Amino acid sequence: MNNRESLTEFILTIVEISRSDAEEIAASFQPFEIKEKAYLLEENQISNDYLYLESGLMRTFLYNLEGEEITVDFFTENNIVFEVTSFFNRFPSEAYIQALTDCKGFRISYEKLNTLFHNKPTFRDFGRAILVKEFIASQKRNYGVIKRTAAERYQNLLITRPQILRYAPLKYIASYLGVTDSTLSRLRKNK
Amino acid sequence: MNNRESLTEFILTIVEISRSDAEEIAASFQPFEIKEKAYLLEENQISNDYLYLESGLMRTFLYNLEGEEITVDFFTENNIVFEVTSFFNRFPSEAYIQALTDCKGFRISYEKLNTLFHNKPTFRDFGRAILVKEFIASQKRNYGVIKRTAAERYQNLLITRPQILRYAPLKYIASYLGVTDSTLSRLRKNK
DNA sequence: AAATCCACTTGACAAAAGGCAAGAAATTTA
DNA sequence: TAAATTTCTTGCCTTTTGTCAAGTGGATTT
Repeated sequence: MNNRESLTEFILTIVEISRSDAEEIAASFQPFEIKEKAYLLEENQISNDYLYLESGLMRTFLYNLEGEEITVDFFTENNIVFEVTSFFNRFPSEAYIQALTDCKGFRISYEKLNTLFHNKPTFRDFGRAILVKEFIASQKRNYGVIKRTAAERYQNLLITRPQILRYAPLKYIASYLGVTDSTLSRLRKNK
Repeated sequence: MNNRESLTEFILTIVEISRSDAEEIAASFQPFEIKEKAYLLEENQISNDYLYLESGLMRTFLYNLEGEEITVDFFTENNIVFEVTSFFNRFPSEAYIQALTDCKGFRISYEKLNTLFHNKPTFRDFGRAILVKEFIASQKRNYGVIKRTAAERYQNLLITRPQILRYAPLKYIASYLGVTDSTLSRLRKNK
């Protein structure tokens, strides 16, 4: 059973607006569920989902030139899930978004998001704040990859996002951290 | 002498709008110049500049816990320069933005940008497209750091942004690539 | 011009991480 | 429940990168 109240609360943490405005934004999303291992987005599709993840774990991955699967991001509950290039630029996706556990939440389409973006000042602020938030997260991750050893990055993940380590297989975490399976296995052992 | 036409052209590459709309957006920016080694932003300031860089080279850097200076980004001509956290969230900056050469371009303040964001649909689309563009660039950089060796990252920089290698000292490039000065010196020698 | 400083290079060695392959453990399938 | 498949661990050795320290060359200062 979905609980739109959690989305309202989430919105209130993102922008400073009234509860009724947050409820109005939340009301424009529709309930959504996806099963473990299913795909929210596949390669070459144009993404049409901007998803508030109420519960569950998802990941984005793609194939590199060597044909290896690389997990580029994990999404945990109480976050917005979207593939920025495909969703906002309306390009065929290079990436997949997959549910790693059963997930539920609320989604909105590109068309509806765009209408609200142009017609509702509060939604506009919310949308921009989400982009800013995710952009900052990406920059922070960059910094972490550059300045920390694999062991430190693993420790950091362990502390800040333990759900990932609980539900994602080692190989996904390894490619996300930028190390081989063997190396991650050894890091994990020494802690 | 500043040339607002270059900003208009830049805007037209970012969003699909009419030339007169692009000119109207460009007209809301004001000419700006900054000398080599000067700071556009310093630690603890709240950034108020959203800058179109018409010519020159800039960098963002910060100090890590060990007190080392880390260059986290370079800005080359025909790009927007801003510090997302401080500018959009109105937080005191952790980062510095410094001109590495004499630079010129056009700037707009947060207040003015926000007014236009809410009142001009074309500006709104432009602003969002810039955020999306920079977010994608950050994600791409992440991917590059994770999946490429330092030698490959250097090669890539050499090909895609040669201006940086021409004007930035080795130590800035090294911390940007996530390697030590010694390692970068050796990489450069072997190529 | 001498002294100072800074950017960069280089050598010797150490640490971090990868590659590969074998095997153990866990999970899925038949 | 047995077989097959996938996931994870481990040993051995190689490659990549870091650390530290010395040294070169250029630019700037006095």
